[in-house]
Amino acid sequence: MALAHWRSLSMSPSQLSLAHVLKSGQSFRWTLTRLAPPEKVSQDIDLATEEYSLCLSDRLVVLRQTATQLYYQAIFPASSASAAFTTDPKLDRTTIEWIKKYFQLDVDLVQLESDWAARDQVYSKGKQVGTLLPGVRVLNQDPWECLFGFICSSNNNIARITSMVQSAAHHFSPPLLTYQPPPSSQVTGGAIAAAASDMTVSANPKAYHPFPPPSSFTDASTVPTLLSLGFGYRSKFIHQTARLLVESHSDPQKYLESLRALPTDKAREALLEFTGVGPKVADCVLLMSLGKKEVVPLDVHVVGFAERLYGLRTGGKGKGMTKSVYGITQSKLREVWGDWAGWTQAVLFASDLPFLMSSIANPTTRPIKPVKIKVLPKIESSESSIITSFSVEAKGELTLEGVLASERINKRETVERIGQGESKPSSLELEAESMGDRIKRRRRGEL
DNA sequence: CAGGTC
DNA sequence: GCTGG
Repeated sequence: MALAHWRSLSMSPSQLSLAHVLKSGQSFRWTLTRLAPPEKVSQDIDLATEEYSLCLSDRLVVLRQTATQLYYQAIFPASSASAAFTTDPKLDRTTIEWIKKYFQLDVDLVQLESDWAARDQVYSKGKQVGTLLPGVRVLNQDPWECLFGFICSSNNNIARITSMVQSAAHHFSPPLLTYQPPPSSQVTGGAIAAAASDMTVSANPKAYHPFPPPSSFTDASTVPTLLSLGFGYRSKFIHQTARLLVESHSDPQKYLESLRALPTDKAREALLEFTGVGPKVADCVLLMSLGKKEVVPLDVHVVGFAERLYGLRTGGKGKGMTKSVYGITQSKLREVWGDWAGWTQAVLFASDLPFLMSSIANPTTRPIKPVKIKVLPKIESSESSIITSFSVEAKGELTLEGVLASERINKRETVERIGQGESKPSSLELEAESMGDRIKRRRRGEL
């Protein structure tokens, strides 16, 4: 078993935060291990508190992150002739190249965020108030994995999607290797600490499985197996999608990759041919595995933003959300956010996840004085008509008051048109909400 | 109720 | 409407 062949890349957490992006519901495949505190901190890597690992077809990619560095190493099966740990410079180079592509490190996220803040008041407000997570970028995933994951995502939550995808890999693909993150203290020396297999001090080395190809799901036994694994009605979707892929294309994965070269609309059409793939799932695949950076998938969270933060009428989640409203809402958001709107969406989406927000939202040390923002009422379904007054105010002075004033205007118009009902504010809004409003809601029994 | 779809 | 974190 390999050990201690870390290399590192200079990396600011504002450009890439593993802790944020790998838990934000883009990829469902990463394994997270919390590291025990080292006995003594003798080098930078000892400061890392978590390790992340992903099993590729031939190796396990292992990552750790500190305030200044991204540490990486590849672990190969012991049977591989090229040694159990990678000293082979050629193999090492392929790992760093994979990392650069997967995390799209050629894209300057900090620059993008500065652009978004300059063009979108809602975004700049969130940046000022401190409710937007840093280091959230769009991953460039394997299209088949991405397609599989998001077929599983319908009417489902991130935790269960993750467990489903993991169990699929475990039951449909043989293990590549077993591995257990060594304690930091063992890592620091760079020595081999696990020479013998009788070193049973460690309890459970974990088996890592590559993600199974489409052909693994074409057998008739697939559906009952997936059902037994808890895939529910998605079992049939997976099987049918895999069959269509395998029957229509000699190299299914290469076919999916080829969609990258098509215009966005054509690529979306192709994806919609698969069972279990609707507009939302197709858009996720386009954005997160086919390089369509401008695509904004509209899920319940983003629909919530569109309504409450941007005053767009969408007709609510799922039901009532007609195809044309989906498209209009998308184009409006793309108008506000620009050519990288899909990336903007990723930041807002991640920042709205409660289990991630807790990592930066510390109620005792509020970044600014709480200000009053009223929450837009819930919008009842009704046909067509996006709020016409929707627009981004001209640049100029970008004071917080100005931002809030314009939001109040939006709110009033929405109330007049649509009437009563109230939606739960997201954590984004809660941060900038007055204590008074918070108490009011609590009295109503909502929190 | 959850990153919707048939 | 599947189903479990």
